[in-house]
Formats: sequence, C-alpha cells, structure tokens
Amino acid sequence: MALSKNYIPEDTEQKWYAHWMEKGYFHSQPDDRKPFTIVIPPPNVTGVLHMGHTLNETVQDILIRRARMQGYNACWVPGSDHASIATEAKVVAMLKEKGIKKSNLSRDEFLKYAFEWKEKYGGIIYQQIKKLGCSCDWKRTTFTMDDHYYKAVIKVFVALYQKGLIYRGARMIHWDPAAQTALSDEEVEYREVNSKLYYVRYPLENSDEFITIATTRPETIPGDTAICVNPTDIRYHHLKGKFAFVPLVNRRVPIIFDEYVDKEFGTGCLKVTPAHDINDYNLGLKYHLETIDVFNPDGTMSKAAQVFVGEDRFVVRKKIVAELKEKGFLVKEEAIINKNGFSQRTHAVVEPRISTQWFLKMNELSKEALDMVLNEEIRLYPEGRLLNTYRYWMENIKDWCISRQLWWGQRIPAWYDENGNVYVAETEEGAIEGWRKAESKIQRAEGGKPPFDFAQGDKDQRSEIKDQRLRQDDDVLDTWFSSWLWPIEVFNGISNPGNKEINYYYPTTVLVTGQDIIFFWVARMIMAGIEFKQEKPFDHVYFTGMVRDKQGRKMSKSLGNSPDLLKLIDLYGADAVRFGIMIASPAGNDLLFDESSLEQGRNFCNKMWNALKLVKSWEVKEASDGIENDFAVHWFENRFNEAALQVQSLFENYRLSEALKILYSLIWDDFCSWYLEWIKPSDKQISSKTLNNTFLFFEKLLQLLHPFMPFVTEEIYHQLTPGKKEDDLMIKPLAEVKPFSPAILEEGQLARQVITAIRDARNKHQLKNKDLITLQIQTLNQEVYRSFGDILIKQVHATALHFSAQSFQHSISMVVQKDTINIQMPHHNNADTSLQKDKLLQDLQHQKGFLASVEKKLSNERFVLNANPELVERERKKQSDAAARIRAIEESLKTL
RNA sequence: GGGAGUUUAGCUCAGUUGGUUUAGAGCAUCUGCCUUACAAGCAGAGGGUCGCGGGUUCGAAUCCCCCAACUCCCA
Repeated sequence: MALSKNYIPEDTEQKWYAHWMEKGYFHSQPDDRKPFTIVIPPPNVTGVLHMGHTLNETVQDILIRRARMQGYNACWVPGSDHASIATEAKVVAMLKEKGIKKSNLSRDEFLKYAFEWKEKYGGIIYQQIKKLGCSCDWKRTTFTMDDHYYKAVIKVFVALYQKGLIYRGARMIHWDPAAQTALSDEEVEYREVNSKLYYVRYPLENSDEFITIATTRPETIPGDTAICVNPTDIRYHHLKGKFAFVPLVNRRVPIIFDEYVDKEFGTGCLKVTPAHDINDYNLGLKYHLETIDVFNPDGTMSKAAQVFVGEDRFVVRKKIVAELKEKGFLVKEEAIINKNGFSQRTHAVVEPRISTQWFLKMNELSKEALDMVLNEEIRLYPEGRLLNTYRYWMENIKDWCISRQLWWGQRIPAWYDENGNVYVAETEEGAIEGWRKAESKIQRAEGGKPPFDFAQGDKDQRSEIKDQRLRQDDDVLDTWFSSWLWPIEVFNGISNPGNKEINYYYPTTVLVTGQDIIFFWVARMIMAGIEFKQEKPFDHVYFTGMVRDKQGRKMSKSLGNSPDLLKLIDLYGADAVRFGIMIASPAGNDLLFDESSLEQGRNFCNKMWNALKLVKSWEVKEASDGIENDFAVHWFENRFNEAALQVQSLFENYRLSEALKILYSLIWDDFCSWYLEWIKPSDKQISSKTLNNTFLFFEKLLQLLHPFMPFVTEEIYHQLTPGKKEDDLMIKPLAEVKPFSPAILEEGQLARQVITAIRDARNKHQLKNKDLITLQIQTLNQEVYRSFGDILIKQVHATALHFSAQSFQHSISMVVQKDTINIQMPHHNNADTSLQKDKLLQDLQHQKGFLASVEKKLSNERFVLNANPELVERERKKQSDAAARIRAIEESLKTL
C-alpha cells in the first residue's frame, strides 16, 4: 500500500491505543522486576482536561513509558478525587434545574443523586487522558469515595483522634458563604482589590467629642465591642478608661490600648469586631470582649446585627455607608487597595467566622516530613525555590481545619450523646459501645447497673440509642484529607495493610504535580506516608510550571484564553500536542503555550513520515559498499550514541524538554539532513548493509523518541518492515547506551563544515545547483578528507576532489578549521571575490583578536603557574590552531 | 509588610565546581531554491557590552556587594 503524502494522525492513534490496551501493556502486576510507580495526581471528578493536566499527564506518560522500555515494572495508577465543594455545587445546580431543593432531600437521597452525577460525568476526563495516549493502568483506576478508600479515610481519622492529634473546637476559621462551609487556610486565595477606607466617628460617653476610626468593612460596625488604640499614641492618652457609642446600634463599648494597632494606618484607631476578624478575635480573647456575630452562614445580616437583618453583606455595606452619612457619622472616604480572601472553589469573598470545627494538629507530623526533604531522602525537582517554600510552610505550620459543612465526602465518624459528649469510632456500633462504656462507668460510680447489655443483642434497645441518644456529626472531611492518603490507599495500604501490592509498589518512584499544590498535597502526603506507612510516599517530586498563554497570562475561563484540548488533538494529532507542550516547557519554568509549537510537532511527525517514505523507496543492490557509506554509517552510529547518552543524563535530572530538543535535532538534522542525504543513492539502489543499518538507526531513533510521541513512532516502526514485526515498539527493551568515538564525530563535523562553507559560497555567488564546481583542498590531513571525499563531491556538486599545496588563481577560497578550500567554476573564471575577501578579512581579525587573548593568558606567569596543566595545554593548542588558521587565511587572501 | 526566585539574541531557554576557540539552541527574521522523501520542505545568513554600577581574581555570564525591573509564596 502506498504511503500517504503526509502523516495522518487520526489513522493511527486510535488503532494503536486499542492495540496496546488489548495486549495489556499498561497493566502491571507485582513480579521480580524493579517497580517504577507513579500515582496520578487525581484530577477533580468534575473536571475536563485542561492544559495544566495535559502538561502533567504528558510528563508522567513520558517517564512511565521510558521506564517500561528500560525494563522496570512500570505502573501508573489513574483516578480522581471527589472534590466535595465543587461536586456538591454541581449536583446542587443540577437538582435546581430539575426543580429539586437540596434542603428537601435527605442525606441519603442527595448522595444517590451525587453518585448518579459522578457515574455520568466523572469519567469524561479519563477518555480525554486516553486520547492523549497515556499509558495508565486502567484496571487500577481509583476514586477517593470508593468503598475501601472511604473506610481508609475513616480509619485514619479515628487513629489520629485516638492519638490526640485530632480535636474539635471553636476557632476563627475561613467561611465560604457561597458553599456555606468552612475552608482550610490553603483553600483561600488572596487578591488585591480596589476598595474604600471609611472614616467613621463614634461619640464619646459624657462628652461632645468623637473618636474617629477607619474601616474597610462598615457592615461589621453592628458587631463592634471595643475601640482600640496604641498605648504609645499620645493623641489618645486622654481616652484612657473612657467609653464610646457604636453608631446605628448605640452600643456602649470600652476604649482599650494595645500594641497591635498600627499608629500610621487610618486614624490610628481601630474598631474591634471579635466575631469577624482574626486579629480582633485575638484582642477579644485578651480583653474579654463580647463577641457579636452579625452574619448568617449565607453572608446575610443576622438578628444580632439589629439592622438590615436578612440583607446581603455587600448590599448592607452600601446602605450602612449611606445611613452613616445621613446621620453625620461618616467623616470621609478614601480609595485604597487591600487584599481580600476568596474561596478557591466558589470564588466568594471568604468571611472570617468563629465556628466549631475539627482540626488536625500539624506540628508533630511536620517535623519528620521536613527533615525527609532537607536530608534529600525525598528530592524535589527543580530544587531551589521550592525547597525554601516547603521549608517555610513546614516551619510555620498551622493546624488543619478538616471538617466541611457538606454531604459529599467521608462523613466524620463522631457521634454525640444528649449531653454533647463525643464518641469517635470507625462504626456506629463502635461509637455506641464507647457510649455504653462511658454510661456504665457513670452508672457504676452512682451505684446503678448498666442500661443496656449488647451481649444479649437487644435490637430494640440498640435502635433506641441510635435514634434518640446518639447523633452522628453532620459534616464531612476535607477532600484533601482523603487525597493525602493517595499513594498508599490506591494500593489498599491502609484498608488492607501489608498486602502484596503495597509492599511492592510503595514507596512510589516519582510524583509529578504543579507547584501550586505543594502544601495541599505534596507536604501532606509526606506526612501521611510517615504516619501511616513509616516510609516516604515517593523518591522524587517533579514540579511542572504553570501553563500560560503566549503573553504570559494565566489560563483562565474568564480570559477565554484556554484552548480546547480535544480540538487541538483533532487538528494536530496527540503526538504533536505532546511535542508542542514539552518543547515549550523548560524544566521548572512556566509553559507559555503557543499553537505554533504544535505546528512544529505536526511538522516533525511529517518529517519522520517522509524519511520513512524515502528509505522504503530504496532497493537492495548486492554490491560492495562504497567508502562513503562506511563513513556515514560509522559517523551516525557514534553520533547516535552520543545523543543517547545525553538523553539518558537529561532524563535522570528530569530535563525532559531538553531531552526532546536533542532528539528533535538528532532526527531532523543529523539523521534526515545529513545522514540520509549522505547515503541517498541517485538510482534508488543501495547495498543491503547500508540499508539494514539505516533501518536499525531509524528504529533506535523511534525508540528513544517513543515516550514523547508514542503514536507516530509505533506506526513508523511497524511500517518500516510491514508484516515482519511481532513485537511493538512500546515494549521493546531499550538497549544499553554505548560509548562513542569523539574522533569520528570531529571528522563528521569537519565534513559538515566544509560542505556548509562551500554551499554558502555558492549561495553568495549565485551559482545554480546544476553548476558543477572544481574542488581543491590544501590540507595536511588528506586521509580524513579522502574518507568522506565521495560525500563531499556529492553534497557540493563537484566534479572531483583535488589536493594541492597552492590555491587556484581566480578561485573562490575559504578557510575551514586549518584547511583552505578552493572552488572554481568552468564558466566563472572572473568570479567576484570581494565578498569572499570581506569574509576572510573579518575572520582574520577575529582570529587575531582571539590569538592575542590566548597569548596574553599564556604570557601571564601567574596563569601558567596557577592553572592546572591540562588547561594550559589546551590554551597552547588553541594558540597553535589559531596561528595555523591565520596562516591559512593570509595565504588565501594573497590569491584574491 | 516578610521571604524566595528570576534577569543571557525579537521570543522561549541552555550555559555543571570561574578557564572547552573572545557566548549556544529552538522558534521568529532575512536571502536563494517547486533539487524526483518532505514548500508541513531544502540550502544558507544575520542577530547578544550576558539588567545597571562596583568589587574579588592572572582570568567573571559564572563568585561577592549595591541598585533596578519582573515573578512567585506567605501574612
């Protein structure tokens, strides 16, 4: 079958993915090979594949595919997390469309809808990951709400509670009024916003005077319970012991003095609202102030506010300002820029709120997790900045608020009795048992007998307790409280500790993730690994950068600058998308996404496709090889080995983008532009030896490139010798990297330089391709030139190669390394040599300058004395080379 | 406000412990080519006071200090 003009990705991608799946290449089982394990950072179940995922998954696939070819037992576990806030919001929205209110549903009914939703939409992203070509072990797909996973999370909660690391308490937390749930510190994003600073005067008691405060949040005025100034601020010394009245609600509040207040900000007077600001809350604790919560959970004004009850906080801000103005309390307003906290999921302005929540103590957990990274037991790539970030967070760690006021997630395994006592257990029975023990203790203390005897299995009594005496906590756990177990529980390491799989695959080899979730995930996974497995979760962490558009802006829905990935795959092919993304992602840097790099990837596929067409068009002629092919084959073999070695070392350092660049240039330039042109026969006839070597080279190139561009390489691999292939490139073992000879590479370099120099001269003198030239070289190294003489003649369209001690008169001459090259055309006896002369003069000047700098170095005694001998020797070589080159140039100039 | 990082060609980046031909690559640009694998191509070329200013050294893109700009993280 004739091959198409260009490479057509859609013809091959689906075919090969299906083939690989059918062969079970992606599936891994423990065996006696070394494992190479990656767990996918679980994308959110509500998600569709975006550019960030694409970069991330591509990197993982590259690593896992290469490891597989290197003979590791490669296992890449896919999955997703349940994303409680985001998913619950989607389900609520879906219900709303159906005309169902969440508040009218029972918890179980709601969860039924949620699971339905998950079944319907939760798998979309998997299909997209497959389109990208990712070789995940789909049989291991895990979801953070799977049964075993759910149980593991509960088990961990109970264990940490029993260890005293989990506690429940009233604290000031971040409240998301849109989702109506608490958030952890990490789920709040701070952004600068334009806002206003309002100056409001509060009347003083028993006086005509006022005290003026400045605030950006006038809607919290009804919650004020003090005014605070700095004790060193002499402006307010006379107010010691005085009281003021809060405008609108007319509350009498004390004036207190504390160092916390910044004298320079506003008027130096701070209104204190302990219920609605973390610093004010601390002042409240210190000075025993009343705490008045003026907001409802949804961000409207509460009854306690007395004014504008039931209206939204931002509407009320405007109304209160208007009223303050009207009543003469407002002194002035000033435009300022300040930072607001926004919910990462709903983007609502976060409200500091005092609330009873569950917390995990982080101090003890963090110590070992920090050491593990500092002493390089776990290595971060790239290291520098991220190590500092990690250290800072770990050293200043705060307790983690893990409860969420939602239904979609693992329900907190805590039960309360009528008196508010709490019983934490993995099951309800366990909690009842705990309650019974506690009860009977009291009974015994009071001399009575235990109320129930479960040993007798009294079912009625049991349900009585369940329904009337014990009530389970309504809240669920933070999604990250399940994700932090991911590297362990995907192998059932918590629900079924010590099983064969966890023992084999854990710790995993490398985690690939974005820098933005270093705290959410990476740090906490390390803690979980230490706590529950007594071992690190992974050896390496590779952080990818952020995907931006080509102007450097973050990709976002609102800017509309994130491209539709599936469309791009349709347009360019998955390999081209992978190429484009990787070539533009220098290790550790952000990716500036530009469609033109996908085009480059598509063109690259096409280039290889055409090389395939070329080599397949050749026919074997059984005759001895000409010398030219020996040189070409020998040279390319060494060039390949050199590049393979570079690629290996780049992989070891996670410099994937650079490895891809090396391969791109190795295939396009070295293989296609040089090697294939050198061996290309004029009559399609080629020796079997050269052809076989060429096929072998091609295969080896495809193999090295395969992890980056799996589809096109597999396709060409099979096309090279159709019908014969029983294996697949994907699982073909990668050969050991072989040493290379620098000498042959240098000879190749010389050949290329001479060819390029002559082509340049032809170009400058507007010689047609068909014009044959006479070629003469002045060199002390005729042997080397003879070894590639035929290549030279073919590549520059010369009649023959001559060696001579003298230049031709009226020839065009140039100097390559230490040799002078002369070319002459039959019909160009009076060629204009001025261009050539300029170039030689320029080169001469450069060489002289260079020689001078080398000689300066060598005439410096301190250099010769201090620098190591090899270095001095190298400088001497530079000196003699430069001198030789200068001589050659001067010679050539004489003939012009 | 505190901390970290970055600054090399028009753009994106390499440049390992200071010395490897007075700085390299890809893309973009320019010139010439429809040469029978490929115009999604071929051949060639131009382009940088290594952010600024000091210092250390025989020698600095590389080490130190100051300043400037940008980015990120934290509060």
